[in-house]
Amino acid sequence: MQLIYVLLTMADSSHPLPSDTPNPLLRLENQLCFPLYAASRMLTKAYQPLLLELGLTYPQYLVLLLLWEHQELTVKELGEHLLLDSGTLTPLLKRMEQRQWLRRRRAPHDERSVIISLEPAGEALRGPACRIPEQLLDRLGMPEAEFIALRTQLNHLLTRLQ
Amino acid sequence: MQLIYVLLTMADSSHPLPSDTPNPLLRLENQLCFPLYAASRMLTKAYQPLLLELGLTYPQYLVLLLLWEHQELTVKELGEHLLLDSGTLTPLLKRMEQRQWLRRRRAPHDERSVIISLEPAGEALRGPACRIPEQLLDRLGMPEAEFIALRTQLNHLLTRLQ
DNA sequence: TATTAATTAATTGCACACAATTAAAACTTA
DNA sequence: TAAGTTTTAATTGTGTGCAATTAATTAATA
Repeated sequence: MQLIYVLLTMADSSHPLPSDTPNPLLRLENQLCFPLYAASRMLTKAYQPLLLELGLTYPQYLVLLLLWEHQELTVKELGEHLLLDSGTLTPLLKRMEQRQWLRRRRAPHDERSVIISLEPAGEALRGPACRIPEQLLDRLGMPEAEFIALRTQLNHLLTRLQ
Repeated sequence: MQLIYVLLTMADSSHPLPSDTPNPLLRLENQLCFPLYAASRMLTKAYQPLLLELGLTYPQYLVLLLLWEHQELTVKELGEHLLLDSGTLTPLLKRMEQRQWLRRRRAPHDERSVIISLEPAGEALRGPACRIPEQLLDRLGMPEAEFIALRTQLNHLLTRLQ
């Protein structure tokens, strides 16, 4: 497989393969994107039973992680951290506001911005949430070196993608 | 598990903790899940302009990758490969059927199963799609060793998650 | 064989994601 | 300062994902 990869990536692109030639690069198992896509969904699913006890979805959990660190953030700042736009965040944050986990208010000095801040009920979730990362690491049963190597490589990929 | 080791190795010392953040494992940057989640979305977004030329979404592209390999598959088999259930696949496949890329029919020997097979328009997408993996590799500008290492590690993670 | 269990898709309802557009506020600059 | 530009959220519309349920078919078994 690695040889094929080398050959194809080094091939002269002015002489493309005929379309009926089996192309190993088109095989699902040779893609990078698929294991990334699938592992992301499966890992989110692994969080599900733990988050369900707190009534949280996974992206809501990410928002809380940031708010536990920063107390308050604008929608724009949340979007920069999470790489999400207002089309995703606005309805998500409204649902979290209804649950009284956070508050949304316009910034007094700049009415364009909306400041998201923790409410007591949102603060209160931090205690029970503290155990989630450990529980997940246990469930993964992944060697630390592998965990850290993978996280590092994913962060590199993320840098390349921005 | 080995909590002390985990804490020491997973905390990112270039970003000192606020005094009121008791658990480094709760910081967004120390999670594995977030770069996985974000990189998956960003990589899908990188495919977008290439897929848009063919009128495809990313999961539709994955379905075609499998059909180009296997000619026909049941919904169940597609779901096993892609780790998706009928709740996702049925409407997705109906949209692809409307575009005449594929056909859905009940298996004659087992009326529970639905066989998905390529139509000419779906076959015809294979030629133009052939260049997508290479174009994406170019765009990533990722060393081949890193590409393969990351893919291998993601496949390991995927195995752990099943 | 009759009944029960298991399998397979489809359906329903909800929550993301995200492109594209809109609207309000703040900034720039002529 | 007036006009145009930029910034920030919200809105709209489409397409996933997925849990839970339903319905039809097949398999298992008493």
